[in-house]
Amino acid sequence: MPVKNRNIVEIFNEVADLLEVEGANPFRVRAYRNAARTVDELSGNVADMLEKDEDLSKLPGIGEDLAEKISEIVKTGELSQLKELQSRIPSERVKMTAIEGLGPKRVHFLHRELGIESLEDLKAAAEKEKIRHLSGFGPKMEKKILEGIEKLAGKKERYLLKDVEEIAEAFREHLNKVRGVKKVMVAGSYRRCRETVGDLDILAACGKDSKGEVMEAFVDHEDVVEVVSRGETRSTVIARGGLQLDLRVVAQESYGAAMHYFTGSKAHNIAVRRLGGEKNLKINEYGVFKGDERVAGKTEEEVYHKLGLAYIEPELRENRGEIEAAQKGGLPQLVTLEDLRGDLHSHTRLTDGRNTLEEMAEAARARGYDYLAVTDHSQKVTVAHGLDVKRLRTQLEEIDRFNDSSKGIRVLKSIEVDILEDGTLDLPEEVLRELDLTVCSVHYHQNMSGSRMTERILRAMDNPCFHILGHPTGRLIGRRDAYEVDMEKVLEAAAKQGCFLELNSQPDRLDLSDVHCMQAKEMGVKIAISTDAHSIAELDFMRFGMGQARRGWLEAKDVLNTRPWNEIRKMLRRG
DNA sequence: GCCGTTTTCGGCCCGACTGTTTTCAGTCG
Repeated sequence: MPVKNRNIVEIFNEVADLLEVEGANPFRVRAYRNAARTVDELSGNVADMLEKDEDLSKLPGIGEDLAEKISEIVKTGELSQLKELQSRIPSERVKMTAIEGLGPKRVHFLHRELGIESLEDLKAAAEKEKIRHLSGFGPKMEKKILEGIEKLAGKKERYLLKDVEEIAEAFREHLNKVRGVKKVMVAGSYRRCRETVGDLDILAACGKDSKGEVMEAFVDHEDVVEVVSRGETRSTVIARGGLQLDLRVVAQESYGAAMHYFTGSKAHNIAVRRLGGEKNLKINEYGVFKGDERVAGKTEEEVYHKLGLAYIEPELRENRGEIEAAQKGGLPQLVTLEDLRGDLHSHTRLTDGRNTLEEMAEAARARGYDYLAVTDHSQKVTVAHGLDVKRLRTQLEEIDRFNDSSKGIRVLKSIEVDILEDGTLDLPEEVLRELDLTVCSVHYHQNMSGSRMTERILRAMDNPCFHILGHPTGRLIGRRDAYEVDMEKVLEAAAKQGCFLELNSQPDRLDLSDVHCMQAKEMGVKIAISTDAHSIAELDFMRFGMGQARRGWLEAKDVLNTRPWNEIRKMLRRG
């Protein structure tokens, strides 16, 4: 079994965890985590790169030592350093650092003083009130530890954007109503449109005398079940459902700097601050400072400009080259919802959708679209009552009737046709030729090997009726891994054959990933941002796909459905 | 462990909150 990037990522992160509880140099720990992130965001396979004799130490955050370690992992499947660390440090000790208020130092100290090796030891020691007597600890800390152990069990790690949207909006509106509040925004990974968020970072700007009221309104919100900490400018609460929310209150003149700081990402902020340091500027959440003098901070634009950078959109702030691009004036002009002319993937009641063709089309028109592709399932998908040739033809007649009598929206004849196990399509070519376009997707036999899955998709692309590859990796965020397809080969084939890839906007799919979007752009493959809507309401999922597309640096020209239909029609003609 | 128009050492982002102290370390984001 060839070593995958994910194996390397996991090993490096585990080394970092273990080094941390051992009390190693924090910068050394960070080096392992940075390297893990670099590998995680590579579009290509590290094993292949080594095969081609590429120099891994050229990658950001990877020097000679870590390049050598990667090489060892690829060759042997493991890392001797990790084995050695594991033999010395029980993994249970790492788990303890997940407890609120317990970090590596305290875990290390508890082990040294009381021989605590596991959560069970820790619980027993706390219950026997052994911890409160240690220097630096006390009764409160002991209580916090016991509560922390309880919480650990039911803790959800990350939430889908869609699942936190409602609560984010509720808090935003609630705080906006407080007297003296000028602006409220939800920053953090939520603003950067990451696929999932761990918590919500809320930022409020207000006058000096209303700070207290804002904090009070925050911790008193009806959805708050616990106040973790409460200060004058910063508080943390847990909301119903376990989601953590942080509020920061700042003065208006610092709002831009605070927005920048609390939007992150951490890696982006570190890089920006380092750049500031080179220019003798100190950057914190209150502003940009030259000595004691504040030289910027009211807006984010100001902060960037002071550093000689163009404004960087939140979705790009991951330290993946955006700072260098901003220095050179080479940032992408990111695609926006307004650029979209239509949606190329939707379902109706004929299969597993909830609305009729007319209702879907009307809703698409109401959203300002010029066209909507109706792409019901094909016969293979029996659970969704997929269409055979006869039922599809009936639908095509219905579409003709609709288009003849309706103005302002065009329904495109299409289908989400299954890519069968052998790479053939689920309906005969003669009927597929009658359609305006096809979305071709894998639904069954998802757990074949990577090479067979890749072959299956490439065979499907050989079919001249193949246009768009639907939800290209099949992953369901937090529930099902992507199938092990070789994306580089798929993109190569798509570029060669004139096919397209979908970015499916369902909030639990968001399939393609941001990294693969970047790779597609680089290889000249255009992306269709589609909702796969199963109801009128789901047409609005486009905002999630758009966030992902923007994280993938896509511009309007990189996206298929920013074009009018007559232009797309020409692009769909295969050589 | 990485990195360098300050390059082989000595930095590595910066501040708030808590619980413990009585001026601060640890943790967190």
